[in-house]
Amino acid sequence: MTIRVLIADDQEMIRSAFGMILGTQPDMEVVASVADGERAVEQARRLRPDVCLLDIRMPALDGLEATRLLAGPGVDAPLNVLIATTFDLDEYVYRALSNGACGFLLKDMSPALLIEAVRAASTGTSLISPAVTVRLLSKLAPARQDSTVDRPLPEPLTDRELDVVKLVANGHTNDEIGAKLYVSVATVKTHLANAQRKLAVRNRVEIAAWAWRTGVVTG
Amino acid sequence: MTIRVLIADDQEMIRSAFGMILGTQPDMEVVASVADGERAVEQARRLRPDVCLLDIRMPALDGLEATRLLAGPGVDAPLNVLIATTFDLDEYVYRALSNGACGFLLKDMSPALLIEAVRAASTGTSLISPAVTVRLLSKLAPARQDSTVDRPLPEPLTDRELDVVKLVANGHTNDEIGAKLYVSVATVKTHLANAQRKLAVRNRVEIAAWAWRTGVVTG
DNA sequence: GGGCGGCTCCACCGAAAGGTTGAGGACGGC
DNA sequence: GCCGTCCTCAACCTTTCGGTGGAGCCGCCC
Repeated sequence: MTIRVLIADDQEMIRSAFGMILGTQPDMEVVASVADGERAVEQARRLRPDVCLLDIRMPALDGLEATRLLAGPGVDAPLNVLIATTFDLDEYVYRALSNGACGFLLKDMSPALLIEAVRAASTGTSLISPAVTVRLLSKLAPARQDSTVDRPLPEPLTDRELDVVKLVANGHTNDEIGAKLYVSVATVKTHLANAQRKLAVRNRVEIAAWAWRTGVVTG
Repeated sequence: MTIRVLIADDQEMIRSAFGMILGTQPDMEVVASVADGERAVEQARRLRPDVCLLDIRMPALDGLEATRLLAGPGVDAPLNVLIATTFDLDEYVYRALSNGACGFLLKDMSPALLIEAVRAASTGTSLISPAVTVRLLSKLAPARQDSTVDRPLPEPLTDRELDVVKLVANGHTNDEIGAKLYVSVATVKTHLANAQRKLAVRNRVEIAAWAWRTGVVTG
């Protein structure tokens, strides 16, 4: 199952570097190498590679716009697009991801990371350059930093407690939870009480709120 | 320049798996392998490895707390800590990073990614599991809400009902809600019962879930 | 004026959740 | 074997919710 890759970058040097790096992998093949966005879209549509590795800065059509055409909302049979750029700008990251890109790489990354990213992208999963991630995370969680640092001992939830918490967040009663987990209501209440203490909350709604906030449950 | 690694995980299987993966690299060496947090801290301080690979759930001292002791604010000569866990919880990510960890990995990652993460950590840079990153980013840039838009309710909520619903979603009891809105508990219960009927849900947790899902309240 | 919808409140009751204490079994580490 | 953690269950009690059926008040509109 060879991973077929399209490379689009206006710099000849970058194209060949990426090509050589990916060429070291027996299961990867560069099926096209182009220098501008229009050709990238054209070739991508024709060849339907497993991964499109696009630079942002390109003549004719930039990588972000090309991404939208290949993977954006409303496109049927979207392709897997990886954005690679020298410029670490939040604006680029947002636009890339909202245009359907499934990865965002900086060109100072290691070859191994590029390979990992391409492999991840080929299955539709994502990889974002560490530097980008960290910067974004620091924006996401600045408010929590202070409150978290002085917190004495964060007691992690056990598996079972987590099970109960999830079901609570889905609106189930203790009876229902007991039935679903094949335990008695007493057990459910025990787990719930422990989770409540560990999370430092007062009732099940706050438990549910925690679950939603932290992504334990979705929707 | 060998990268010296400490592994801490309560599961023997995981420790040996990590050890074997890292052992394939000529420039990496596992200098310690322990099963609980206290030993991790103790060995880390003594051996000063280039990277500490810590599980979160461990006896004696969990990985997050161990991280704080080894790399947290106020620690001089902090070590490079990588957190590895089965549980993809935002709460864990926040704490790990605010406690000084320079990476956050899920145990379902590929071996190549582990190696990359360790290599990144050894120089103090960061790597976070793709799945984590994507979820966090999707929160950061909520421009992608396309499917399952809640259709307008057959019976819309009144202003007052919405007030009550919001407070419910924030985890307040009926008493507290009454106090905040300067009405009696009876009134709160009336609004709540009406909202419950209109939203076709069974209890306040589901009301809260609706509020979170539709964005009536935010995290 | 009369009707209607929204907001307020009451009383009563059963159901559900919250809090506490205690206890037993399984499992793994020391 | 001992100890710690986790999972399990029980009994008891208080608090909170959920459900029902009322009621009065206000503003609006026909």
